Amino acid sequence: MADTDSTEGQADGAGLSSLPDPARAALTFGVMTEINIIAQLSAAAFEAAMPGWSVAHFGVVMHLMRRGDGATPLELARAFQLPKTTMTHTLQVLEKRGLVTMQPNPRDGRSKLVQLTDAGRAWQGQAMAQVARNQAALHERLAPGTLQALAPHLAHLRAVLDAMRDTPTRPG
Amino acid sequence: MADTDSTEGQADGAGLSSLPDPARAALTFGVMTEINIIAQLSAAAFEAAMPGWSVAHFGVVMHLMRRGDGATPLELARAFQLPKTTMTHTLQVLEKRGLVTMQPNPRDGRSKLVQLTDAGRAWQGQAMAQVARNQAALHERLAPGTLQALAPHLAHLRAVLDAMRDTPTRPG
DNA sequence: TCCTTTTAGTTCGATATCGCATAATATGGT
DNA sequence: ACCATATTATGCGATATCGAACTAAAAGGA
Repeated sequence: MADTDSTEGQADGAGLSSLPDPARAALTFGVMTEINIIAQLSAAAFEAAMPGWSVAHFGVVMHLMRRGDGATPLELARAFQLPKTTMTHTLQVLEKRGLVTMQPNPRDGRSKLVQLTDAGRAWQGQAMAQVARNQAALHERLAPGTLQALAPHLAHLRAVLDAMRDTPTRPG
Repeated sequence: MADTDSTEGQADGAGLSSLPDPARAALTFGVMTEINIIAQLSAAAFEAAMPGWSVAHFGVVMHLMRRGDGATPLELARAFQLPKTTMTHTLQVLEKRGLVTMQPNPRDGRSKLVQLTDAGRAWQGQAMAQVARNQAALHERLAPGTLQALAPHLAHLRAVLDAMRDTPTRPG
């Protein structure tokens, strides 16, 4: 979590990594700040638009929709970088509400296959339409090129954090 | 929530907003994807580095540190774009653990003033040192200029979402 | 084959998140 | 002064998150 009014670390004109240490810390902290708030706001917006459902549900259903062929709980947990216990819980809710089924995985006796039901596909259509409405409103207000500018740098930052997951930095 | 392997909406060379509709949706979805995963990963990294503490605690303490003069719970909730009940809970934990005090607000009988204790300032120092270590590791691996490139666009996106909070788009 | 190690998933318990309802106080109009 | 309305914070209950411990099955080595 981070807040709004951090002392802004203004990028030096050359975009170099030669910022003085406190400025670099402020910049990093500010970026994480914004990312947390954006995640917070977008989750709240989704839940306001689709009462009773969360972005966790939406994400899983979208993933299954794209992959038509079903996925295991662990694959889903990894795709979202979530602990598997969290994914277990999310899937139990989706199953109880009839959007997915969970069958034994024929390839691996320990595993399961999560698949969308017809109700799941129908729900996806409605959720997607609602999200599209929100996105249209967003695009109306957003400066052109904002998302294009963000995408590659976010992907890089995510990849680096992902790689660092296995190399924790702990107190000396 | 969103996952990793979305069909990537590759930015058109001109960076215009004239993307075809499905590509625009994929781009938006992909950006939200990355943002959610980054928030997830950075929160997990903080909690691994400071066991027993969360980014929620860190954010509040940092905010109070910068403002030396204390803040009300509502100000804090707004700074982080969180519901006030969530902030009430976070502050109760911080108070119980001795990092902050909550006194009546002399300016407003309904309100309170949250202030750091000496223990809170000491904790902030330790947490900040730990975060700085993690940031150093991050900067070693990050392409130069990544954060500088992200900062202004994230701030803009956050501002737009913030403004949209009051103008919900609901099913017709 | 037997045994050790790894992997997939769940249960359980602790904590966090957050909507709804409520109490206390402030504000603004008359 | 009085009252209607808005604002600040909290209690409560439902749900979500996630680590630790566990079970079952697979993988790999002797």
